Amino acid sequence: MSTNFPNRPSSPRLTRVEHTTFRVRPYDLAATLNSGQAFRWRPAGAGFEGVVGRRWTRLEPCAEGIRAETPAPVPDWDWLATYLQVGERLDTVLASFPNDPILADAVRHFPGLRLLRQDPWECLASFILSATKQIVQIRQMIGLLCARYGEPVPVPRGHAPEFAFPTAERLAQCTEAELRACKLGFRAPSLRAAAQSVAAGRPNLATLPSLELEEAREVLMALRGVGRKIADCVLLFAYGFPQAFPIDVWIERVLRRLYFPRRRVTPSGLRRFAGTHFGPRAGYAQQYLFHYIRTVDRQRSR
DNA sequence: GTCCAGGAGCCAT
DNA sequence: ATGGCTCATGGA
Repeated sequence: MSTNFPNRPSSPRLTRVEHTTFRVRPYDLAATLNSGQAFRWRPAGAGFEGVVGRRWTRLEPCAEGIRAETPAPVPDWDWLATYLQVGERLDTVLASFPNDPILADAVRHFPGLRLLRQDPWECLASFILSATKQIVQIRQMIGLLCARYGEPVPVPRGHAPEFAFPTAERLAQCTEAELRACKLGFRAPSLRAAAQSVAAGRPNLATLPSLELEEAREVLMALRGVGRKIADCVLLFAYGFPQAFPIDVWIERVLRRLYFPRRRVTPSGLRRFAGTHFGPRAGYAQQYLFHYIRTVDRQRSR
């Protein structure tokens, strides 16, 4: 990774923007940012704009890998390297997959699709909102929450205001009506309760990495509105538990129609299959299958 | 108008 | 254990 500080104090468009280039390949930025694991990225020019933690960030594919910029001084880029998981050896991940023509086809379509490593609270809150919602609507709910209850973050000169994801402490102060006004519907009480619990340190989200997968899952599922699926999303997308395998309606569709056509399999049967068939990095396989069924094979599958 | 969305919780079998 | 119902809201 090489870091450059722009020597152009009179930049016409941006002021005090810092940038860097991550040497990482392959990395399919579009597939990664659009595969339903994060909800705050939007296309802009040849790249994407979004907020990571308290930093507005712009990402763009380049020959070396990914070019990134942020409009404020940064002591280092570890926060973004971790978020993007640029140190992940994708060849090692793929080598752990079973010899499986379905999964192989998914990988062939998106050879640079990766898992992010997100902030636990933002990830937990986002997926509490995800219940029976389309991704575009999840983005809308989160957008409203950020604009109303998130702290403003530095943006380039002339750029519209951007906001951090609201903290658990801030959302804990919201009334249910205020949250419903962000179009949360029946998810409002769940988010409010989770915010109050997390703000009070029950649970302390920082302690979950020291737990085993099953223990961490139990902790998350103790929160109202957090079942097996949402817990597994947080365990995979925020904590990086490699065996967490969220099964939503799309993954269930993949498993039933492509892996078990003309056979009756119970939900627990599907979980057992997924837990053994896809190997030690099953969560990664899940992400390939999810994006594959939602893009390449969408019409045929629904 | 009808069906469905990165579900969860509750209740009746 | 399993199946059905309800919870909001808006896209397709």
